[in-house]
Amino acid sequence: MDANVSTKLESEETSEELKSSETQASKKRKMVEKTVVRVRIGEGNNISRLKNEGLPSDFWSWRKYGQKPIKGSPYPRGYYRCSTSKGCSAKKQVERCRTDASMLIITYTSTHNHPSPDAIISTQNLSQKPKEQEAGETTEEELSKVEEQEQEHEHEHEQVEEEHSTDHEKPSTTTVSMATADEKSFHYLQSPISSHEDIVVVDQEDPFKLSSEKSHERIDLLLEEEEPLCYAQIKNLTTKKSDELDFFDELEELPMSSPFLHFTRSILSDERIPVFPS
DNA sequence: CGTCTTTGACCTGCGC
DNA sequence: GCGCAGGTCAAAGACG
Repeated sequence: MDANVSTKLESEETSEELKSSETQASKKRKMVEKTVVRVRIGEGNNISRLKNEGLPSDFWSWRKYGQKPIKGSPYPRGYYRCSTSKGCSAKKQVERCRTDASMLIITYTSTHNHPSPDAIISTQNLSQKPKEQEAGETTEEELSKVEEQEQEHEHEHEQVEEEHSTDHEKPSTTTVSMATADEKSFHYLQSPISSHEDIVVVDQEDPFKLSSEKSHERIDLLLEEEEPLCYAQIKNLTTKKSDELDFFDELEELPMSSPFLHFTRSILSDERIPVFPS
């Protein structure tokens, strides 16, 4: 019903957005590692409530350093820099979808060079759950499970993307479309930038990365290690967490520290396509 | 007083 | 080389 409409709409927007923003950006600037995240911010009431062009908060602290009108788009693009830590080169660009003002396009670039506030919270939570942490020796087995799940996600997303690519060229970066789950919920997606490196380079010495790794582990537990994730499960999860989401929706700025957060981060992890300079 | 947002100017990359 | 558009800088003001 609505979900179909929403998904279809997204498909069109996705290709359109990617054509306009990503392709143009790649033409204009040297390719850097980017992650494009789409966030549905809900109906008008949400839009009006959100600050900064509907910019959803994540647990990083962002500082706006610029805003530019984008050709072909009625909405300006905001440029944000991570202010959680001085010297952090992480940035993000936030713009509203041209065709759907309730959709935000968030492009993350560069990586955080400091621990995530959420990672700290996660670590604290983990320390309170020795049972879960005991898997703490996040093993290759665990990781491979995560990877399996991620691959499943890729399949899911590929299917969606293929629909796009029938009409348009496949973009060099991937857009995460997640607005199908719960229309009423505030669809919030978190930058997976830091966790991505966990997969590529497992650096046990880095406490931050270690924490992120444990996030995967918790996701594993959350999913009971039974089946790979699919959108149906995502829907269930988001529904199950509706209380939490409602709460989050209410507070808007509440840092996400729930398993749902880790879950979303996991989902995004496999959607992050590094774009290397040619 | 420190931090953040705003906004015009400037810089840079790319196409013609 | 020029113009266009995206991206960044930095000063000024607002806010808590």
